[in-house]
Amino acid sequence: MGSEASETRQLLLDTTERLMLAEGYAAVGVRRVAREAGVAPALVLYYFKTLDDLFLAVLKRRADGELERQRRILEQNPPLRALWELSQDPGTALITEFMALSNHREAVRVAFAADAERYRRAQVEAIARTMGQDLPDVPPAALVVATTAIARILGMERALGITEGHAETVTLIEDLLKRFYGAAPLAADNDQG
Amino acid sequence: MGSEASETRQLLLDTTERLMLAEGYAAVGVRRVAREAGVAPALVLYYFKTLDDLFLAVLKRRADGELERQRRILEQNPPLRALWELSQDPGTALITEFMALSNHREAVRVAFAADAERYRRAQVEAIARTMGQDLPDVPPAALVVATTAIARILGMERALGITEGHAETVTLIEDLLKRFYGAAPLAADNDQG
DNA sequence: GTCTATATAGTGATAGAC
DNA sequence: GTCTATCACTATATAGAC
Repeated sequence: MGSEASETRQLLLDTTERLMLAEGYAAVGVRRVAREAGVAPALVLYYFKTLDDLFLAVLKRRADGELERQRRILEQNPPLRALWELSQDPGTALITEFMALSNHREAVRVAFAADAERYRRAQVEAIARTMGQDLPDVPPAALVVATTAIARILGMERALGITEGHAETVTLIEDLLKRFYGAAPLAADNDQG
Repeated sequence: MGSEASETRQLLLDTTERLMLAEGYAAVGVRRVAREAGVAPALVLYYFKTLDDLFLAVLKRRADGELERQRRILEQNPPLRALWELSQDPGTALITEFMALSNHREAVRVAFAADAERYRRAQVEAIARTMGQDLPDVPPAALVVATTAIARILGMERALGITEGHAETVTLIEDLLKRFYGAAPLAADNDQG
């Protein structure tokens, strides 16, 4: 079975990720991925013995890269604002897809939950470092969960065409953020989402 | 095609709903539903010409019943507390499933989005009626979106085994609710889900 | 209203040649 | 590392008998 750095392997992971974003996890299959990547179906199974292995590899590659990227952004920006903007990003759609997939594949569920908790711990640490003093009555963990929850639901609903109440909510949160940080935008970050 | 009240039709809808909750929407198929309901596959397609029709029928039946039930609960209880508890309910899992399904079936997406907006408008009205005066700086719509978003993310994550930061968040929200309403629990409601 | 039988196409996975 | 060929199975949907 090919090395982690294999070009074909990376191509298959790219293809799977793109397919999940464009058509959902249900569109991912041995034959479909092979066709889109321009290889034979059996080659997909050479690199990933089962579909579970394929999904887990996509998850792992993303998680490693994104955790690092997130840490960097949280360090270089007002972290609550960064959290708010990052969690609304449509790029978060892949997370939504893995969340749904987790209901159907136990192996994915376990890995995804572990990653989500790593993620959140990093976020809470970043908030605790910089805001522990500003809001003595609100635990950093609650601030992180509340902020990311609202942002993610907004992002998910927007993708489905649901917008009722969104404008009022965005205004409310943005006003709160301005009260803390002023109106400064995020520092540039040219990675894809 | 059978009448809406047909016993077999209701059985097929029950079976589909149960299947979606237990194994996710991907487990729903003509054969699978037929097997679980104890009928021939072709009979499922007699009642629901396509899988889309089946999903839409499940959605419609739920939406009609739940909207009424929700209106009743919001009238008989402190509405913000009712919203908080209803939205955390594991019964909300079916909503999550339809949210994921909406990414893959356009017809479902359209119907689901329309229902979600009806739902939210009813919630906003209930909050506006009873809390418009208490929080002059927070629009009722923002209060509804924020409360339900946090509750729903907590419910979804709990189902996946993610709990980091949950305790702090629950404590924070419950404290806020107590500040408004005192510690009264919800009035009993013996419907399922 | 319910069934059997079938059409057509897709699925994950394996064996083995090159 | 990549392929062809194949196994055993599933999918949605239709036709038509009872």
